[in-house]
Amino acid sequence: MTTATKKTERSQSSATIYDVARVAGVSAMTVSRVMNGNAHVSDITRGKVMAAIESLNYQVNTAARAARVGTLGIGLLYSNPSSAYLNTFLVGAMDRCSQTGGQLILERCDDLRSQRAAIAKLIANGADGILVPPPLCDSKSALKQLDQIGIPSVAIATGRPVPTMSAVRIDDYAGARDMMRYLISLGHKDIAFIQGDPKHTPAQIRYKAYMDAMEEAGLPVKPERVAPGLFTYRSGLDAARQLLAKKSKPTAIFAANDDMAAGAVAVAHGLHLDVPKDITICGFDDTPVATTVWPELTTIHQPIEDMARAAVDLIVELIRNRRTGEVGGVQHKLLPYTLVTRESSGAIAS
Amino acid sequence: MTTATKKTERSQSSATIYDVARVAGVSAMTVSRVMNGNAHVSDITRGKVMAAIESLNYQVNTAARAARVGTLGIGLLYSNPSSAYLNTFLVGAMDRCSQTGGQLILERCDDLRSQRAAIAKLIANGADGILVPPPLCDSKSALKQLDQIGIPSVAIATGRPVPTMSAVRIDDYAGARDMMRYLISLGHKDIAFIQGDPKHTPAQIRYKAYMDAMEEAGLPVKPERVAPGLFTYRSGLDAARQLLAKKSKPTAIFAANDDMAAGAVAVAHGLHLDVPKDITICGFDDTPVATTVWPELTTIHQPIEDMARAAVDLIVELIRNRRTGEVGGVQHKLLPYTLVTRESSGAIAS
DNA sequence: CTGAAAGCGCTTACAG
DNA sequence: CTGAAAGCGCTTACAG
Repeated sequence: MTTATKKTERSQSSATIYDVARVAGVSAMTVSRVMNGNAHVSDITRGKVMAAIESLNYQVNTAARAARVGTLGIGLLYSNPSSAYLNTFLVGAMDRCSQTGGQLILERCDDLRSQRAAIAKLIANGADGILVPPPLCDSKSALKQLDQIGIPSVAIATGRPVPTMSAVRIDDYAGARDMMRYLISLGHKDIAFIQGDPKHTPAQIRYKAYMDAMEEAGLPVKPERVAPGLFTYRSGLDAARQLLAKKSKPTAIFAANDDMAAGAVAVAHGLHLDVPKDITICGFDDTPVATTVWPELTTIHQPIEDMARAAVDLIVELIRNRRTGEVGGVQHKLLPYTLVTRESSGAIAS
Repeated sequence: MTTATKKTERSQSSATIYDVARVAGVSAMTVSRVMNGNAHVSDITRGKVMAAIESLNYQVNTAARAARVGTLGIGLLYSNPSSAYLNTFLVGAMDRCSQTGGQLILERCDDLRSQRAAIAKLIANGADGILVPPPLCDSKSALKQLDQIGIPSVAIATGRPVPTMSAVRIDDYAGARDMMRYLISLGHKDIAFIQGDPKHTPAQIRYKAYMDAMEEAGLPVKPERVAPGLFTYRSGLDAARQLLAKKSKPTAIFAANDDMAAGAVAVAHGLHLDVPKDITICGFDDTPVATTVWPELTTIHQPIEDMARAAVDLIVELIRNRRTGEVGGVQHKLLPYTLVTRESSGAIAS
């Protein structure tokens, strides 16, 4: 068994670049060029190499490549996001890393003061590029520092991408607007909103979408129907208490994220309100809490895992371009979201 | 800047094995032997090499090593643990991986039927060893499969480690017992318990500690003071409703984990009970939820990040030993836990 | 107990 | 546009 297992260990493909070269009838160098998307290869040669790669099911040995060009260090500067978010993000990021040969390097940085130190530490630990998930992607000082240092970086899930930095995100405005249109289609007219942390750009944008959608439908927004929040469960609790304190209650609450929506559900239950019969409550993001609470939340699914994969691919490309001296242009990727309807929303009782 | 940064990138140490060899006055081979803990090196030579390593601040180039011996693939077979748990675990595991050159490979496996397939996939994807966090570490069939395949594995946070597999854990019994002694020292005599998922060994052990501690203190345990749970928030909600339904209420509830304790706090608040004035509620694990709810939970801190680091070190050692043909013995590491007192517990009103 | 040589699979100058 | 040669930093047989 000991020897038998050995064979299987390195995946299916144990073909090397030389095998590909032989099959394609070219040199290993040329195969390397094709693998790395080098432009100076004729189409006909490229075709032969591609065919050989496919037939041999060749995959680069990332370890050997790393030995030559250095490890591809991918820094992740995280800062107290919800653990579910980071978690999902990591699963997606690691998945791509193990294929591209990237080494993820984590660094936590809670307050603004430690930002500079955290970035420096990441670089000292071998990061060749930095991934910036929320909420740091909205920190002007963080972006400025990254820009000054001149290290490739990718912002993730920022509501308002800047032209100087690559970003991967969803269309928060369209997502929140779709949720509102859905609620309105259910017959809701008196819809309350729980805002997210005002420092986060998606919070601002989701709020604007709420306001615009109300106006679009010709629905008035009473100031007392909007409660501030901070994206936390606790703030959702507080906001919902405020929204549901008076006699006249909204028929639906749209919270700017799931954690706050979960808090709102808890408050509703505390007031013996049935969800969704007495009140509809919706969230945003589709994090695990959305399916943990009861009833499960209607929400907008944000494809965090895919966003992480896309971000890794992007940063790898930027790092490679930088090493080869190519002008790696800034890229903005917009991934699709989905409206997920579950049990927490219902048509208004007429 | 472009060139200046290059220098800093690869951390401080850019010394190679040859630099060390030169300084120590030996061959690179000997340095390699020392680095890998090979026994056939004289103490005096080893000393010279060690000194050179230290003075040059040498660190092996894991990429170069991987090019020679193959990547160190570390599989992580996870199965729907709380996202906070996985998250913390990943942070610790990745930290060690980036230093030891390990490549973490994730694979999710929810039901027992897919276990065999998940393990096979992990191996096909290059895993040379497998980390088994809860609850899979308590699955007999999983352990049996791993044993049959003969791949190095480490169980994490199992309550009852088996002699054939390495494990990293805390002393669940002592932790739960300490919590009970603490509650009793506060004057509580009528202490209820919310059990964890009976399939998880730590749940069984924490329950036993509760029973033993009650007996040790000469306190009677009424059957209605013990409610079943599944380690989830929802099950904590149900269990607490059951425990607090009657007139005669316990003065303290000890839940077998934080999620259930959080649920119990929500129920207490729903019944207008003040925590901890009217009732003390404690958890176990010290996951993020413990400091998310209000009041923050008194709990037993389980050092998940350190346990992950220890598990990575252990599996790396096992994989290395296996490759060199050494008999890598099974190791069981016990890490220290801590009783963390916060606002959810208080002395009984007399 | 210690070392000289070869090689891991890939990529980087250097030619043509 | 394409290739022969050298080398990334380390470790594996093979000698002594």
